[in-house]
Amino acid sequence: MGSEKGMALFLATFVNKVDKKGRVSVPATFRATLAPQTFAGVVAFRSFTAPCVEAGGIDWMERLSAGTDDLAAFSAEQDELTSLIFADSRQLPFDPEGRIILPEDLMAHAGITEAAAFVGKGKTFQIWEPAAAAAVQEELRQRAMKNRPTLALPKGGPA
Amino acid sequence: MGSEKGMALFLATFVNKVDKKGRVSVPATFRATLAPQTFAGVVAFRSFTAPCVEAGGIDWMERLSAGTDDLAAFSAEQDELTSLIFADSRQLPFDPEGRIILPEDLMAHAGITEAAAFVGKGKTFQIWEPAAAAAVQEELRQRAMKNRPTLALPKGGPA
DNA sequence: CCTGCACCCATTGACGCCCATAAAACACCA
DNA sequence: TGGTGTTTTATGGGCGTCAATGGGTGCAGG
Repeated sequence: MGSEKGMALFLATFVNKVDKKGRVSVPATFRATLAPQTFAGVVAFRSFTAPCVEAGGIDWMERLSAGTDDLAAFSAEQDELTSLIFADSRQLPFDPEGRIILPEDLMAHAGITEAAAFVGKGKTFQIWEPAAAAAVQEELRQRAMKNRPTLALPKGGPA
Repeated sequence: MGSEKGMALFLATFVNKVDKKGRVSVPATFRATLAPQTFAGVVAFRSFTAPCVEAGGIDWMERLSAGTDDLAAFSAEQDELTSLIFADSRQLPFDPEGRIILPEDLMAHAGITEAAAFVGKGKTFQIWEPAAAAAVQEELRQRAMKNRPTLALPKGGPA
């Protein structure tokens, strides 16, 4: 099993079924990258940029908290972000088989009914209605073929 | 073997068969350059510049992750890049014989059916349908003989 | 007593591991 | 230098294991 040290990335897209109880299996590879965390489960909240659920491990929340701490206390911006993120987020624990229960409002926000797409985003991931995820992905891909986006990389490594 | 100080590179082109299970042997020399990585396998995604599969080691992905971490969380730019890079990429682990399983959609995108060409690109490599790879190679070679491309090198090294 | 929700068990189908064979690169020796 | 034996690589197939899924059951709280 996964006792690697360096890698802790969420990669690829997996589509799993949602059963009548609202349970979904979190992909095994995602569970593996979540394994070292202190909370055995997923933290999730409704995205405010897309019809999907933002998700990650508990340490990611702590990182976000560190980010909002840098904003001025009582500023409108700080108030807004902390509400959007922390007030809306929940901890979804794994059951013994590695599934989580998707709350009603999260499913409604993403339009999820009978299947959910887990979309890897590196240090975090998103949960989508499968068809919507595919559509957005395809559109991004089309755009990329024209605009060839670039990314500045730290030097020294491979590629 | 294989613990040289200089970074190992992916060189040359190898054509291997794809069996009924979708398995392909990764060339032994490529496995050797991937050996020091934390994940025993390759990371691959559909190229958005050519009908082929882009591939490399996991540390290459981690480097890309470090790059996207410098972008603001929830920014459009960060969202697009992480989707493009991570959502479409897959971890393909080696089996005990050094083979990987090429997923259906990757094979479809590259037009691969019964054989795959592993094309070294230095710090990464590509996987092509053999005939397509040969055609593109030949065309590039023809063009190079006319245009005579040049390459500036960092100074201080050998040659 | 009824409704959840958390744990347990059963099924299945894919994938990972093992073997066995074959072909090729290499080393060694006459 | 050519032949021969050995090691590594490539390939094919069978089988066990685990992940994904569905359903049942017991405990807790209202």
